[in-house]
Amino acid sequence: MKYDFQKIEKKWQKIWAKDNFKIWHAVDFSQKKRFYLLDMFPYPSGDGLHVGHAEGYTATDIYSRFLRLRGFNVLHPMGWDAFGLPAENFAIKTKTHPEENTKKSVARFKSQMQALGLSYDWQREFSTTDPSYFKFTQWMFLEMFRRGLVYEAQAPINWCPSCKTGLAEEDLEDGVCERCKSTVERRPVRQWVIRITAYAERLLDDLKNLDWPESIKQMQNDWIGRSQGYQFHFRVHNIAKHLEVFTTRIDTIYGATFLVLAPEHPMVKEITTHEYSYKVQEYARNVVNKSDIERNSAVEKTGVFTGSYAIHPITGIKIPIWIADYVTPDYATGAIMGVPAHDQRDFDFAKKYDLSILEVISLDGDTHREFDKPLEAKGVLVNSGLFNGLVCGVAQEKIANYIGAKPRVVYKLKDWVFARQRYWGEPFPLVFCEHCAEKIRNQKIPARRQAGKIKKGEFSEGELLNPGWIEVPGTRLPVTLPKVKSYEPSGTGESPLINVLDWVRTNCPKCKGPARRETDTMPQWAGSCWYYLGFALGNGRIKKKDIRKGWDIKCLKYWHPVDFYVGGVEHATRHLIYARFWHKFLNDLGLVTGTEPFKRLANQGLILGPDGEKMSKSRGNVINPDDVIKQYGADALRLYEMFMGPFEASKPWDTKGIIGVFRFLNRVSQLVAGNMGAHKELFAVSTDPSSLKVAQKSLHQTIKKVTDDIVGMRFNTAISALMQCEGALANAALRVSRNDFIKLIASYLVMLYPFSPHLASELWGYLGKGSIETQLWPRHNPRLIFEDYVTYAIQVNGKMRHTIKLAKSLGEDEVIHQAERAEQIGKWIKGKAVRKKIFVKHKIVNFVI
RNA sequence: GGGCAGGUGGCGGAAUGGCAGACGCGAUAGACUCAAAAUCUAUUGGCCGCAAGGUCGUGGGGGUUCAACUCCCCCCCUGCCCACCA
Repeated sequence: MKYDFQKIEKKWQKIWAKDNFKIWHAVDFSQKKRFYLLDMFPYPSGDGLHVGHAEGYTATDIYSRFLRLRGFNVLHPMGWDAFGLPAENFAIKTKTHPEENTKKSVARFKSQMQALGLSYDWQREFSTTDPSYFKFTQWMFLEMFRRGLVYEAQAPINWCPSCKTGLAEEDLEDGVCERCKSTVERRPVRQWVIRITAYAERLLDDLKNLDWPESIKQMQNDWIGRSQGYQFHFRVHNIAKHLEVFTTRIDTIYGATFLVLAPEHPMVKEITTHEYSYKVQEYARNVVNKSDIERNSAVEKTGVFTGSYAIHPITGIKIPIWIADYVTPDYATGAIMGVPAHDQRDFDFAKKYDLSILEVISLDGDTHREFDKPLEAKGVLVNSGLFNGLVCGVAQEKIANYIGAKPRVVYKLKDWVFARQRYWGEPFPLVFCEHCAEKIRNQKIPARRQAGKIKKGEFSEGELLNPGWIEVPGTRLPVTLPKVKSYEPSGTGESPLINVLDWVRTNCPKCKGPARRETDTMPQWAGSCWYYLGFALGNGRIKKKDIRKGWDIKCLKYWHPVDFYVGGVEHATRHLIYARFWHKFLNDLGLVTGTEPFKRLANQGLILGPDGEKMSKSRGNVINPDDVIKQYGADALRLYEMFMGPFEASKPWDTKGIIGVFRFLNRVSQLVAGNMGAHKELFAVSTDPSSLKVAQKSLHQTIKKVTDDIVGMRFNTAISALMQCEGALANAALRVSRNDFIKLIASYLVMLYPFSPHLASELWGYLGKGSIETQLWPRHNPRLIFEDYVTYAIQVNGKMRHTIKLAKSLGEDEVIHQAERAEQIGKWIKGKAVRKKIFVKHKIVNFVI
């Protein structure tokens, strides 16, 4: 009996595809228990699906099919995160519209997914580039805008002087332009920024209750980076100005022997004395032009003196004010007090520029005259006047009170630069109106606190905050992209849209006067912030013209939350923070249920090339799933990817390894098709009750193991159990009656079905009853697994010397007695004093001599 | 520099205090075959031994325990993420 996987897989894929894959459609408001199982949707690249995609998608497919057999109403959707740079760059190269190549890539991805037998609810498929979808993205942006969560800022971007364009971080390769290899400069460009930091505290706090891998939670925790400290100021000598600094170690204040400002600090100019101004300006210009990568990889700290001094708030001593690139402008106040005795960075800086170093904290209360590295800031205060002898923690509060420092919490998380100077993204629903800008500036209209309905002539909080920028009303969404002739960047750092004059020129929705559209577009992250809600709504609702009518809160409530979310770890600190923020914002507006979108999260490990290196075209170690399917079939590919190792571990592809699971599928096929098909007369020639018992025991042990393993995402050991069980069933095949064999095989095939659905469906046909999808997942019967006998390991001094099989019912004394009597043990303990006998029920006896 | 995850046969891995190496690949031998492939059967951590059996063995060193791949301390190595965050 040949295992004709090509024929079988084609056949079942065709059957499943009926009525737009109706068999996998989730049902809104069904009485069944609901389960929302989501894959991170892909960016449909021109290269097609790779084996890494297949890994995650197979795992969730197994889980989905498993849950359906357990009676759940499963929502398992798929869609496309299709805005993005690769499509735009490809469009520039081929002079075609990005929409065209996106469509092609989507079609390819979809057919590859279907060739893998993935059971998605295709009825809910959409792309983030669909105007019907992104009108909601624009609407949500507007909601943020009108609540003052969006502001304009000059943010530095990476600028390629040769391509004359701004580049995203993703376009950089080690600080160099990916396309022309020229060194990237920093340039300040006007950008839209979302005040995500307003949610920092909640993003941090709510992390605790999520069923996510600890490592991801840790990454987010560090990314948000909460620091608690104090803020206070130093007066500047001879100038009526003061400088705010932030520190988490105010107890080291006596050790502050200099101040350092970021070169970008707004007060640098006023503070710098005439004598030093040339050097300071030159230095600052130099630093600002450096890219982040250059600045961060600087081996040695550099800086220059401003010529000014600050007055120490307690001692009144004059300390020099420097600027240096190791202080970052956008964290806390952008100015620090240098405590070189207790901080590595300040120490390095002080050593280099010969600044004084004063020890102020000491473990033992003594002071150490010489030290060649900073001292640990632990213990009691020394050289600290009034506060000498106090323990650090106590001193912090006292000093803060003494100088009137305010407690402050600072986050590393930065506001979200939410704009790209590119074509292929969601247009902003904003226009700029000079007339309205004037009006706002002149009338000094106070900002509205409430974001309620805005009356004619009034402005929203966002409009007041960003004078001249006027919202495109929700009823006029979506703002769609115009067709353009060239996708080349403008050359002035703006999006290609700036050249499409009939699109840019428009009328102000407020005053009807002339206005121009925003020509930046949203970053790729925008569309993925709420797509899980899009799937929950379904296309019927999304496609409604009226946004409010499409936004069915009851339906969102039914499908909330995503019970299980599976995808790559690379999204730990971007997509997964943005989406959490977005959900919290929608929740604040009462538009969604719950404060967290994703209840449980798992990350698949990377699949490496056969050489153990990351797969890449340049290395030539890429495995193409299409080739594997052609040679071994989708069922074998699925099974192999799950069998390779733990789901979350990265593991190398072994070209030969797939043969093992391929052979296994052949054996299963042979077992069922061979026995049920050709040789019916062979059954029950000589039935043997003990064979049935052995087979049942193996089957039920396997049911228990496979069930537990799927829930715990341990697919590799589940498959191993299925392999062993196949052997047991094959042994029993001709020693049990036809009826008993059918019963055994039926349960077995149901278990195989989530892993290798095509073959399991096909073989189900031999049993002659209905479709496998309508079966219930088997339950193990504990009585069939129960063993009367158990094998004890007998140890002497912890070393295994012998095993004996004994009745499970035997008590401790009897087991020990039997163990002592055994010949192989006798020779070890004879004539020795047995000091202790350890007995572990059903496991082990250990004699300590 | 910091954080996290790891280190077990020739290879992927299993076992999370109780018989280390399940399952699979590969290898060796045999069966089938004119032959090969495929398939099937047996063996397969190292060393000693004809065997029974013994002995060593989970990156290295120490510790806890009757018992450690598993728990604790120190060190080494690999991968990933973050990186001058005051």
